[in-house]
This record gives sequence, structure tokens and C-alpha cells, in this order.
Amino acid sequence: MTSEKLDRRKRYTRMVLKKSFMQLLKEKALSSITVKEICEIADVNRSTFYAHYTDQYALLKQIEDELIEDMKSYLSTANLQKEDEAVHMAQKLLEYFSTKQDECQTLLNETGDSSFERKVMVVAQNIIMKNWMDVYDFDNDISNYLSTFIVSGSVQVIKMWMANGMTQPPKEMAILINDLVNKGLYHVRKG
Amino acid sequence: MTSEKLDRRKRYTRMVLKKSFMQLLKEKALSSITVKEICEIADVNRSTFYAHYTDQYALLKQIEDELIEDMKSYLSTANLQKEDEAVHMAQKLLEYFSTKQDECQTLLNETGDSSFERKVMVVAQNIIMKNWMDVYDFDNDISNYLSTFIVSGSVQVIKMWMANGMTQPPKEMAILINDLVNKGLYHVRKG
DNA sequence: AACACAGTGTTGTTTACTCAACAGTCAGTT
DNA sequence: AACTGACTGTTGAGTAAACAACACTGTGTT
Repeated sequence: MTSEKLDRRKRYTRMVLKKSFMQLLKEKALSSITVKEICEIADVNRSTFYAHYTDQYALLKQIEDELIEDMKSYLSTANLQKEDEAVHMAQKLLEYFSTKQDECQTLLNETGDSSFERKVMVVAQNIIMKNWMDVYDFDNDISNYLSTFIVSGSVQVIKMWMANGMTQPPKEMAILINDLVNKGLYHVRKG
Repeated sequence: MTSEKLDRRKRYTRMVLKKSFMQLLKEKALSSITVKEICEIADVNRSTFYAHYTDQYALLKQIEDELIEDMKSYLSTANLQKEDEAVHMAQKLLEYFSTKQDECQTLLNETGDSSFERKVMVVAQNIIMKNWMDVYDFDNDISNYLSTFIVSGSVQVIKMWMANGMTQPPKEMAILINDLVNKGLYHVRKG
């Protein structure tokens, strides 16, 4: 944890740079975004950008990582108990996406290397592994393929959900996704 | 015209201070607004405030003066021709208020010394004097009282209009105000 | 009257940002 | 192949803002 309390000016500079970058990312492809553009929108001198980040990609990485960290800490507030942990965690995750819809959607739809999507999948995968290991019964070889399959499917459903304006409430979607997963896992269920 | 192009940092600092002050002015009385509060909302060090303004009142004065200047330059774009200059100018003025409703309304409703209202009245009075002098016939003694009467009445109507959400379009209001004025001037009309 | 408390102006030092200038790379002209 | 134009990454000097500390005033409390 690098929790040194930042100077107001640093805080502000980084905030506007992120904001301006996200705005551009909504409008155009990552590869076509220049440092110069970011600085013009942010109204920050270009040399200042380089005092904080090496390039656009480093900035993107930091935005993604911070969002993932924020997501994790949001998820950790869930009190996971007994049964229904699965649905509950899924709901929490969906709730998080709905609170940060704008950012999440932009980053998930980013056409480049899909790094954010992969980061989200890691988080989701860890949740699955932690909470479902004792419910389902399979060896580790299979479990990796299976959880990947489940997570990637779920993430795509979530993307659709956001693209359609998140009509259904998080809870309903959580149940829906859980059902999809359970159907997929029907044959490997324990007991 | 002190049109030195300001350093980005100065521009930003003054912008946020003004913004934060206007926010406070919407919420509470001028006399209860402290420099400390302004700086906290603006996220600016208090010593920085004093590098730009001597106190809250100086800041308010500058906000008002800048808005008045902006208003004047907006009005000067009107091409005042022949007859109907009166209605046309009134319309321009109302258009301006509608574009800056938020600021204008806040400043006009400010319970303190009504300095903004007086500044607006001076502008309006000058317009009247310039454009109506040849239409109406009265000596200067009377004209001062009369134009003051007209302007103050008009400003109050404009305040009502804004308070009621500016339901009528500027043009309609301009005609309405013009009618009110003409009724008041009926007896001193020329020819 | 002594007290705490909150805002005021002001100061000196440190830090972050601006700005202008630079040489460098790369894609598209002509 | 030279030329243009746009973005890059870096530098150094100058300026603005942050921060922490100060003594001061006023206001209310006990």
C-alpha cells in the first residue's frame, strides 16, 4: 500500500488526466489517442504528463488497476455465508458494475488488448474458486478450464446487460447468471 | 483591458474559487460564507486565496463585474435598427439571462447589498437612454426618474420570470415588458 | 475573567507545474 | 530523396501553489 497522502496538485493533475483520457477512450480507439490530445483536454502541460506517466498505456494500466482494486474492496464488504454465496457474490459484482457503469463499460468495450476484461475475469475466477470449491467436485485440471468457461460467459452476459442499459436489477441478473452456471455445472455437481 | 494571457494554474485556481463561491452563495447568505469554506470546497489552500483576492467580497465583486462585462459584449452584438430597437434590445437582454440563468438568478437574489441588481440596472438604463431618447420627449430631470422607474420594474419582472422557470420564451417576454413600459410612457409620448 | 474555539491574514520553505525550446521519430507529400 | 507536418520525450528556468506555522481577532462558554 503506497498510501502517502498526495499533494493537492498531484491529485488534481492525475484526476483530470484520467478524466480526459476516459473521455477520449469513449470516442475513439486507444491506438489513436495521443498524449498531446489528453493534455489539451485536461488543460495540463504535456511535460507534466510525463512527470506522472511514461505514456498513454501506463495511464490506462493505472486506471484499470485502480478500478479493479476498488472493485475488490467493494466485493470484500459482502458477508459471504453458507449457501447462496454464489448468487450473493454475483449480485455484489453486478451492483458494482452498475455503480461505475460508465467507466466499466468503456474499459470493457475497449478494442485493444482487452486487458481490463482479463483483469475482471481474474477477480471473478478467484471468487468462484474460493466459494465453490467445496460445493463442486472436480480435479484441478478440469476446474481451470471450467471456471474460465463460466467466467468468460458471465462477463459477456454482463457486457450485454450494460449495453442494453441495465434494464434488469442486479439481483435478478445475478440469479439469471447463477442459473446459467448451474445448468453448465449440472453434471459435475457433488453428492 | 488587462488581457494578459494567464498561466494555466492561475486560470484554474480562480475558476474553482468562483465556482465554489457561487455554490455557497446558492446555499447560504453572503455574510455567513467564510474564506475557509470557499477554499475547502475548491480544494485550494487558503493562502492561495489571499494571493488572488483580499476577501470574499472582492471575489464577489469580480464575479459580478465579469458577468456584467460579458453581458455588455453580448448585447453589443445586437444590430439595433430603426424602430423596434426597444423590443429587440429587451429580447437580447432576456436571452442573455436565459443563457446564464443559474449565475444571474443567484446573484440577483443575493440578499446582501443587491450590488449585482444595481449593476444590471445601470446597463439597462444606458440602453434605454441611448435608444429611446429620440422616441420620447422629456427633459433630463424627468427622464432619470422615469427610466429608473421603468428599469427597476423590468428587472423585478425578469426576476419573477426566472423564478418561475422561464416558461415564456425571451421574445414573448420582451414584447410583454415593452408593452408594460409603453403603457407607462403613454402620456409622455412624442408626436 | 479565564477559557476554548474557529476563522483570519501573513510568512518562509518546499514542491509541482508551466512554458518554451530542443532534437528525435515517423507517415505522408512532392 | 528531400520536405513537411505532427507527435514525442526531455530539459532548464521561472512561477504558482501547497503546506505548516504563526500571532491575531472575535464569540461564545464556564
